Amino acid sequence: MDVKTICLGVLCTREATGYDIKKHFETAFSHFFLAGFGSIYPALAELSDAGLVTCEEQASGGRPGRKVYRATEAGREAFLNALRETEPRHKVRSEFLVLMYFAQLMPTDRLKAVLDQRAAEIQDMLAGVDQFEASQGRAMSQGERFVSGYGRALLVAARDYLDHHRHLLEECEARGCDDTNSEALPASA
Amino acid sequence: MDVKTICLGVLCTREATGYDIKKHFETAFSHFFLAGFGSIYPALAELSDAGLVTCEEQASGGRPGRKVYRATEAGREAFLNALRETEPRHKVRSEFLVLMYFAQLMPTDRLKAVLDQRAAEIQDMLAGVDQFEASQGRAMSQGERFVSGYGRALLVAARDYLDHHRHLLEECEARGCDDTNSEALPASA
DNA sequence: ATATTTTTATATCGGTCTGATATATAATTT
DNA sequence: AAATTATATATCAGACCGATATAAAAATAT
Repeated sequence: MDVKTICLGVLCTREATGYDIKKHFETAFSHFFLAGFGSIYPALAELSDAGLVTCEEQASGGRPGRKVYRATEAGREAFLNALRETEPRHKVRSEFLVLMYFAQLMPTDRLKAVLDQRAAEIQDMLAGVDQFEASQGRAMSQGERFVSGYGRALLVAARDYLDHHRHLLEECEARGCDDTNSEALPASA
Repeated sequence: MDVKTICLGVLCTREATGYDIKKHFETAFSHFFLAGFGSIYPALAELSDAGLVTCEEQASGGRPGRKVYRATEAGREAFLNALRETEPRHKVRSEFLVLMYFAQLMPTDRLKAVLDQRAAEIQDMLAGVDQFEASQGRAMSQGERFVSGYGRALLVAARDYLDHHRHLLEECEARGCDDTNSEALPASA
């Protein structure tokens, strides 16, 4: 299930430009799947070449014009097929947790700053989920409701875990975390 | 913070072969950062070229021999620097949630199968976290404890959310989904 | 009115990562 | 003795990410 297929899925529910699809990733999918223009535009070109979507271009001078894409019947079939056949994966790649894993090698100031920043990001994403639900109101599909609820539940769990356990890293006197941060600790043998 | 830097980090705590590092990703980092041989071996070669690690090769006939890597003093410095300067990201890419988003377009059998499979994966990962903690015992660093606890908390939250909310998707037949069934009864007259 | 900023909109590119594949020995199990 | 699993390195096409370039239209500020 690549970005191309997901673009096709979005185009099965609405007509859209590449820009619109990017917005969709940032709102509806924000907490579980992001894609950039560098993935979306090539994907749309390939879908168009394969006849799975149509492209209506509104020429405007010499510039590349606004392009509105729509799924074709073949495109709808292909997407339903993908839904049936894809082995769904679920991957997390967290540089944040890598840093926490190596917390003992970080100055305490830095550690606190990283934890604060992560807490703020989680709060922002929670606000984003709430805002998305509010903007959709009653018009949300079951799928949308389910994934929004999932996002909220996991974000709340992450927030709570950080709140309740960050002190374990910050108050570490036990190990080589002899901070007060002397840059000049030589490798004395 | 790329795979190369994380390999360097692992090599700051122990000597290891590429194969050992892969194992480390699969045990200690399993729920938040995975990397394959296709990332690890080129990374080690580059670290070696840059003088951040040493490589002791045990030649064995014509075949590529076992190679034990160790961080150099320059490597340690570079890693501490990376810990101080990296803006840590945290990314989720879930094809599973994409499928749930489009649940209405899937046959009910298929939907149930996907949910069951995801539940099983979560259970397996929880077992993996428990097993890792058991294998480390008292020797775990604060960082390891923190990230394991984080993993467990989030996996439990995901499991509970699925248990409590999957019926919202399943009780809604793929095509004839009139959302008259809700928490509250529509009409008991 | 005019200048500035934000939003809308497409596009490319180098570098990184993924997943599949190939190869081969050592250790363990059947 | 055979089969299987674990150890171990390596490559490569294709997918993806982040940065960058470009520019009109709309909204906001002065």
